[in-house]
Amino acid sequence: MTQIKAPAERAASLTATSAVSTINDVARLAGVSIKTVSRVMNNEPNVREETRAKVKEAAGLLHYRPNLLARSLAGSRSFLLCLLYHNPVPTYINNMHQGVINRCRQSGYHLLAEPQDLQGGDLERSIAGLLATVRLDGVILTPPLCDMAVVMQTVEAAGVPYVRVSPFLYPGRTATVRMDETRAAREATQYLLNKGHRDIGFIMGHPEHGGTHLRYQGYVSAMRDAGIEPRAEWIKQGYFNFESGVEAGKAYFAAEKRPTAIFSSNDDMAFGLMSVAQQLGIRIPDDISIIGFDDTPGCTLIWPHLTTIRQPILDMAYAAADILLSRTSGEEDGPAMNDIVRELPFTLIERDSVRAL
Amino acid sequence: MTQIKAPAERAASLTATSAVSTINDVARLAGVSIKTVSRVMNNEPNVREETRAKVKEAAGLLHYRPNLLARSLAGSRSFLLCLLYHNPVPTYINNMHQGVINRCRQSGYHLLAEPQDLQGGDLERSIAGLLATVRLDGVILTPPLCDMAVVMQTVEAAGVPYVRVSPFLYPGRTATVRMDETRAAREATQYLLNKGHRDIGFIMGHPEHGGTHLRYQGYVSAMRDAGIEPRAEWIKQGYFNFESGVEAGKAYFAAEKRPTAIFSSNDDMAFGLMSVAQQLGIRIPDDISIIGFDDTPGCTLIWPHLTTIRQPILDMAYAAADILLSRTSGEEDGPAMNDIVRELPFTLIERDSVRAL
DNA sequence: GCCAAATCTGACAACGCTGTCAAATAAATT
DNA sequence: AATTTATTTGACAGCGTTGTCAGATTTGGC
Repeated sequence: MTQIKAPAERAASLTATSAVSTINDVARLAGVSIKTVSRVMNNEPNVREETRAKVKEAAGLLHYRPNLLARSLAGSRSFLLCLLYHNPVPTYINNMHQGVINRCRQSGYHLLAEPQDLQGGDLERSIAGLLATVRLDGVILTPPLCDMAVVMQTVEAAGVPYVRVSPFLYPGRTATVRMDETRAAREATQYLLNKGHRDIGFIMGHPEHGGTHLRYQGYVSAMRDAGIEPRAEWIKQGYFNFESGVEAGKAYFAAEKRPTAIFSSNDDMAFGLMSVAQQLGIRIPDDISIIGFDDTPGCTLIWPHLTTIRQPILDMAYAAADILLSRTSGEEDGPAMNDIVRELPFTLIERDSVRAL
Repeated sequence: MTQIKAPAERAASLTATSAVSTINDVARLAGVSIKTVSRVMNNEPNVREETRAKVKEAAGLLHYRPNLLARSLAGSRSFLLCLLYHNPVPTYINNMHQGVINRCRQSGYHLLAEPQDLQGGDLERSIAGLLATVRLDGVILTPPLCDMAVVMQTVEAAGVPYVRVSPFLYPGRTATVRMDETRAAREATQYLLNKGHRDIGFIMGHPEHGGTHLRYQGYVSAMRDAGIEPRAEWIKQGYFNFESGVEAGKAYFAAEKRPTAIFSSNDDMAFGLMSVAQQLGIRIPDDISIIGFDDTPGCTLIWPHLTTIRQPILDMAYAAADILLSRTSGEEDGPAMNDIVRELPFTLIERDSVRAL
């Protein structure tokens, strides 16, 4: 009873200095045990309404915010999500990032961004280390990590729920957020076919990215549906970056007969391709039509504006975060993790880089 | 003595399953106290070399990784840095992000990315909440947050060391990483002057960004040095985004007499400007010369390639992280936080958007 | 070979919270 | 009114580490 005044005094100073107060301070001020404060802060049931109000008021007065680290150590949740990535396309990660963080905000979560080095070789060590070091409530895997067995194994071994964005291999292994890349690629190809193109080139993406194969399949199937067998000289290997687009362009334009249209597996390579065309005086779309994939900001910067497939990256990020967050927010009765597949729609964005033949 | 075998057995299974082991496991396996393990893991002195080796071996065998959360709770370090930002230019944040993370990696640190909503109004609540929720070893403030008194006060009240990147107001308030924006802007302007331009427009950046004023000063001083008093109709207000560049462009090109060159406070606005020019059939650089600021990837995508000032963002990120990390890595004898100013060099990147008159 | 000083090591109490479980209180039943 | 049952509450033991401090061991000086 004697020390009851202490926290009140401290409260006064706190409002001024905004120093941190602990659960103990709140408990004393409200005249309850710390466990009760804990219950209120976590919206647990079985607290009398009157008590709850009392605690809330005390907490408000003291500007109390539960310490994340302590919660995590004592309890079963860490309030931490992690985006594990290795991606050559900055805009992609950017959007993923932002989308996930947006959702985290709403749930009092925070995001750890962890780019991974693929070259270094010790991916497993790196990820296992991370997972041992900080307890995570969920991990989001983007391509190409989402298709790597080591990565999945490591995350699974740590018992951390995870979702894969646009995976290619091992379907049904865990929750998935995707876009129908094959169909998108097919529609892009069909768009070209509808415009009267027959000789259609295709620049493949990085071979380690699942999307690469999916998009390739889409291209091939659309071509075959149109009764055209894709020729080897139409298909170039790229790596999802500007430079590989340049290389592909050089190869195409050095050949005697070039395609009338080229479908690039992503925008950055299309930009590289366009840059070579520019240099060689090959006009787009007059001399050659080009279509990309991603709808990065550069599409409207480059001239002519690039026709492309828009990937709903932000929405995919939202979906991925939501899956993980709904897991941790109590409701245990959701569908099994590996049953979740969320497929988001793509859009073909018509701009100026394709002409009808 | 009887339970000594347990950890060894567990070790065997651990190598297989990669489950987490605690400091206790290591201590038992090495036959020392947990405190000694702690000392070894933290590279503290006063451990016999032999003991140290023994512990290290045990830790290696068990794949032991100290739990970050527990360390943070018990000790004085959290191994967490935070990038607080609100930025209209994604590439900027992207680079900051990546630079900081790179450095964090080397020191076993992790990065929390925390974009802030400026509209919502409750910036203080948001940041204070974050700081109360998770103990941070350091915060990095980018423009415009780095110039906001509330933000600094809040961080200071929490006693968290922080560094400001490219601040404008309150010099010397804390460690700073910067670039001489005024000089950069002056050189950009002088570059235009040297090419024979006299009527030089200037698109200002977002008024809440300190760099805006610095760059403006550089422009004005270069003009005056050349004996030219900048005219009001040459100067347009922008907001660092594409759209405001478009607006500025419309304004310039609607006027009877337009400048022969325009210096845009950043690339994105320059892109907007170029896009309007394109639409109006105004040729760059024949009819108008344009220079940007930032050197974003779009510069080599757009046609003609944009001459611009390169900001060493990645290096600034490194510097910022280094300042914070050197603080926490024991050495207390560094210079006072508010004495640190690291200034990095800019570069004028000459491309094709400016012509000599 | 003995004592002081330097060097190493370990017990134990935090850190701020949650989980478990038992005690206290209120409500419902007889 | 006496039980039984449901609802609220709190004590206490962790969670996995580091800090403090005292005890044990080694080293150096004579």
